[in-house]
Amino acid sequence: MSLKIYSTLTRNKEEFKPNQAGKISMYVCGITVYDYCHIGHARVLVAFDVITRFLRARGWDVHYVRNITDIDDKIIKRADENGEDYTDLTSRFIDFMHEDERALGVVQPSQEPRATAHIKDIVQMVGELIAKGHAYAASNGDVYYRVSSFAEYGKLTNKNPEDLLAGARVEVDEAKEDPRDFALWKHAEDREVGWPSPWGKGRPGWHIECSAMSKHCLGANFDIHGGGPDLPFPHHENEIAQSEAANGCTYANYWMHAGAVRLDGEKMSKSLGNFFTIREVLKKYHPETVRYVLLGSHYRSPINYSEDNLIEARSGLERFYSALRGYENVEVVALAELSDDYSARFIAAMEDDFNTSVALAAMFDAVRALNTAKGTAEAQSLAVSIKTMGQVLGILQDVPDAFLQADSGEGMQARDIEALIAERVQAKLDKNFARADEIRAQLTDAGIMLEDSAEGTKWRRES
RNA sequence: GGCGCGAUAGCAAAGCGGUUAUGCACUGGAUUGCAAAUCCACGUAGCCCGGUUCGACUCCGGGUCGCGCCUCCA
Repeated sequence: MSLKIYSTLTRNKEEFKPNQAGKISMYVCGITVYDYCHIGHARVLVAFDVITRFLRARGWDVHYVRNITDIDDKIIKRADENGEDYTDLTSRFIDFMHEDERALGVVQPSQEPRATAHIKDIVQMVGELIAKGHAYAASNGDVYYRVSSFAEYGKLTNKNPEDLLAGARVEVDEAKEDPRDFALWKHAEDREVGWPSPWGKGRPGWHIECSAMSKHCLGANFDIHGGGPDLPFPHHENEIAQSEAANGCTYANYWMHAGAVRLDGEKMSKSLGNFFTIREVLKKYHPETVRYVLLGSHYRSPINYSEDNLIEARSGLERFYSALRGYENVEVVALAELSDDYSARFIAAMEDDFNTSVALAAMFDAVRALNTAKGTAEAQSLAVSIKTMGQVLGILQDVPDAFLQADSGEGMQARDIEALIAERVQAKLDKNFARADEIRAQLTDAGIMLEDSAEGTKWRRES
């Protein structure tokens, strides 16, 4: 069995070959911190979280780096609007981002470099690019990358440099030699935020940050570079141009991009303003429900965000958690210890470019088998298997009752529910079925579903 | 205009040249005091038009529609 990964560079699913046996170095473009993270960010966070969890579960030594862009035009603009120092703004939103990640159960990256902590690396790389003729200091104090000096420019996104030149949307700037050139270093006035450099006070351009930080953390050439759907051009294309020109070697071996999250058919984005923030959605839905929505489709497919999807996702998770009731004490084991057919299918699906949809299908089949075998040793071992696979996807780690009874808002209190259930149990013992049904009806109206079983009456909230 | 992606049953969503995806919803049955959960049964899905093939949802060509990137954006 071998790991296959779709690379944007070749537009093909490829067999993964690491630079170093057993090790994977991965860099993912993180977030520009001037606002709350939205569901589009959650998709990238969760996608690479699941990828990392799975690879580690398969024994790979994964070094996962995800940067934070903490200096940029929008950050400065927003801080100015708020009348605060930009570092106050960024540190606040970095905290919020970490809160959101924790809430979603996203495993922390191995390293989380921030642009402002790597100005030295950036300045050095800009210097190297100038020295090699790939960049130039312009009359306005900016330093630009000379796109014409990099013959392979456009190879990631299949752009023809000539078309770019003719493109109407490329900003024409007097100081540039060529409209395609992009800023590596942006001039700053004395009163503005900036750092000293051989070209005067300034701040880094967006693209050079990632080239410099990835090199610092992972070296000039590493295995996987990932990011969101809007990053291949120009960001990743520019990273390749910078890094390969400066380092003289291939930059990343595999390029992975998550699919977009849409809202009413349009891409969710900060610039369009059509986004739902992670914390907003988590007020109403369990974090695993959000993850499940994201996992239900392949990580590269576009998905539509809607309340209906969330509700359906919760229903799907209810099936898992209903099956897991009674197996609360089951301990998750190492993925490699599982030997059933379902986990074999799960692993095969995940090895095939992280096909979470097929992986979930295998888990659902395991649920059916568990329900059929309930109470037996086989069921016990299936529960272990399901929870273990769930852990790789970052779901099914809650206590079943906690998930099924989670109160999303102003629902009836658990204490009141249990009091009514106790009364109903007595009514049933007294064969007073009229009263028992009355209580059930009352609870049903309140969105509480009862389930009588040999072990007593269980309840859950309706989704 | 350039580059790229997609179109699957009521909804969501995968794989696959011929054999059940899966989940949600629906219907019937079993079970239940009644329910719920669960199990069993049930869907002749694959945008349109051609072609290749013994056989295509799956490959090829054309078309239609939708979407993304080409400007900051995950």
